[in-house]
Amino acid sequence: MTVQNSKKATIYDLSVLSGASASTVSAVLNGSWRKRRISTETAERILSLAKAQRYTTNLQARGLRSSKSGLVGLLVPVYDNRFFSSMAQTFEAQARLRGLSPMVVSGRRDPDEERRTVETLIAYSIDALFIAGVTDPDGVHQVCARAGLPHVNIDLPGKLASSVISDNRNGAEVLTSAILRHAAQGGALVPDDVVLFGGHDDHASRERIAGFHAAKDAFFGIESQNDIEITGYSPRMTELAFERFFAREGRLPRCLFINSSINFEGLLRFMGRHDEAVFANIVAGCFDYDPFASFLPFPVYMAKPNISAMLEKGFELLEAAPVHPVVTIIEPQLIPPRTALEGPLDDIRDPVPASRIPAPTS
Amino acid sequence: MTVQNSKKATIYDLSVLSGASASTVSAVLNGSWRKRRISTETAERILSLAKAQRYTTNLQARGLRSSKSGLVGLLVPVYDNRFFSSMAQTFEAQARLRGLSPMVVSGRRDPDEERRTVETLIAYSIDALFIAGVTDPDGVHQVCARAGLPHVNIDLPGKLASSVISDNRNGAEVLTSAILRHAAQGGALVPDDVVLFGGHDDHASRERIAGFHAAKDAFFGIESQNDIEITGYSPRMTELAFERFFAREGRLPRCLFINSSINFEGLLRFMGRHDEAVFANIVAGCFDYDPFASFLPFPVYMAKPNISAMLEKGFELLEAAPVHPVVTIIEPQLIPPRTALEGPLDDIRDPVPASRIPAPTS
DNA sequence: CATTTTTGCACAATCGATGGTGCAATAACC
DNA sequence: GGTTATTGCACCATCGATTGTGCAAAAATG
Repeated sequence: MTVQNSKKATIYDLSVLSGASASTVSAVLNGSWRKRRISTETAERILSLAKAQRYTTNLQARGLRSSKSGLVGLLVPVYDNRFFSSMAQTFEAQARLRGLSPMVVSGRRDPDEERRTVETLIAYSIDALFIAGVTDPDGVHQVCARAGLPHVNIDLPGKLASSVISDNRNGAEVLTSAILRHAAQGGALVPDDVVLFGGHDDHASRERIAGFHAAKDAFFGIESQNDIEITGYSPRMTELAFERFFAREGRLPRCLFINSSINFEGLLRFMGRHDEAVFANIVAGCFDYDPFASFLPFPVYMAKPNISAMLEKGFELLEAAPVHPVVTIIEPQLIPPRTALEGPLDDIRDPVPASRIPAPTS
Repeated sequence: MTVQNSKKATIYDLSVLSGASASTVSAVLNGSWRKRRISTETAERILSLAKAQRYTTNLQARGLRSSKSGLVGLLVPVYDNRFFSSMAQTFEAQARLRGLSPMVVSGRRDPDEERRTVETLIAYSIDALFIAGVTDPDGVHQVCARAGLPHVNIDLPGKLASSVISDNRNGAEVLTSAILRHAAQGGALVPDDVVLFGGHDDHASRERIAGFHAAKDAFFGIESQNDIEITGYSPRMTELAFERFFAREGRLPRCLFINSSINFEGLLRFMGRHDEAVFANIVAGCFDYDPFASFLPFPVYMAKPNISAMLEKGFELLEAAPVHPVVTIIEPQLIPPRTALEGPLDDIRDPVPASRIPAPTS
């Protein structure tokens, strides 16, 4: 039954109610009161008053005054795949652990949109930005640099800012070896049976292609070629690439390296248009992890980037603020087929019902 | 080669540079200048100056003054499944269309965390909140109500605030009919072959259970019972429910209704521990859509909530601000097995490479 | 030409918090 | 008991925008 009239309480309200000045109230509420030699009595009085009045700090006002905001941004291309949504989830948890408020936005792989989006974040005075999966890292970097905004690249190489990236080269090599070994059990392979789909002219793709070739060349003992179908990060283009291949060869390659889960969705579309028999004998490797993909009707190996380690390292880099850009490489994890890993979902505590519940009386 | 010293330009800087007063500059920059009878000349002069100086509005200052922020929140339980991540993606697009900045946060199905998270959003003076998939809608509602924050429930029923929900009842009925029909092709079914896994004591689950029973009862002509395995929204609990069932019956039910993709992940974990033969003869229905799930080794029917329509309606409700809470019901879509729908990913314009690219010279 | 109207803008208060500075009252000290 | 230190807090400028109000100068009107 505390006093509760519609509007939100401010430090001035508490100031009047407590008889203390606004600056005293402010100091008490933001924790700087010891430094300001406010007596414990006064502090406690104000704190209990604040609780009674349900005071909460107006973060826009604080942010304006201190030219900070407590916001950290994460820029991703899109949310709706397991890699980036899982990154968003982990990012949120890690940001909150550090007392920051996460703000996740997508740039949709459009350089203009990426820049505009970041500019909006800057207009809200965000304190730092994590940049993941953008088309134009340097453009974004410039926007950040102009605003003096600390930022790190995640899973992107950066000459201009520090970066944390997956070991695409080695991860792809390990992944390729795994699918080659698996496929070889089904009969002798030839180089033409092993094809990479997806990717782009970006650092990650180039590294993955290099790893793919390294493993393949080692396996066959020759230098392979004409085995890369570039599609960009587009399900549609990937689907078309599969259709082209299929029209040309009358079958899929026995051994598929798929550059990312987004490209994998292109394969799904292809699957939707073709008989299951087409996929009876293939083995796939995908650089990304999706639990449902792991249980498809053919063996799917995946390389799961260590998102949590990448973000953790990203926060460290922001705190350390090295003078020169630093690149940190983090190993992805090879996930064998039919594996459902635990994830952020498992941390949530969902009440476990004691018993079955009846259906409603319709 | 415009003047560009490190710090950000403010209206005062532009005021000095332009010879106009700060209020004039402000009016020009926020578009209210016609109303304030600023001459077009002056406006243009200031606008070009602003461009040259790369002026951007400090949104914290604006927000403080106008006690708005341009932020809209979306509260989800978790991001990392296709339903909520797709919702986040759609939400972001729709918010931006309306000139708002989306802020997506997760409450992790913890009533306390939900409230705290919303309080943080309120502290940033968000303008409106979309509430999706929370455990304690009424608790969140109270927090919003106290702050005078407009809000709508998405896919949640609400007596206290307006809601947009999927037609869980009918969607489940249609979904159940579909899997029954499919499974019946594999031989005569008995009621015990048809079981629902997942869910909770919440509105959506109750409705889905009702729809499930309606379809099942109509199919068999009797009232069925003992066919619901409640697990909460937890992969772990769902896995255990499958293990229990399997230990008891020595097989899975031929016809599975899975309450959500989160519960489906529980089935995946079960799958990881059992031979493929266990799944040879089953048909699944899942209330949620995930493209990868659609291509599992057994037929999977899905009911895809119409996220975009729900959010659209949510924005309408916020604008209309009806005096009494309104509930809008939106039909989900039945998705047959082996279907890879297009999604937000397809809107992004990813440059299509002209040709194959070479691997890097390692 | 005198008066009213309109145009074009400047002034100043304000949003809610922060933090440097100053100043009484009390305590400590010789 | 007089002087210096310390304690405890209030005052006030400030962050960058918004907006109600006021007032000259120019234009319109009779």
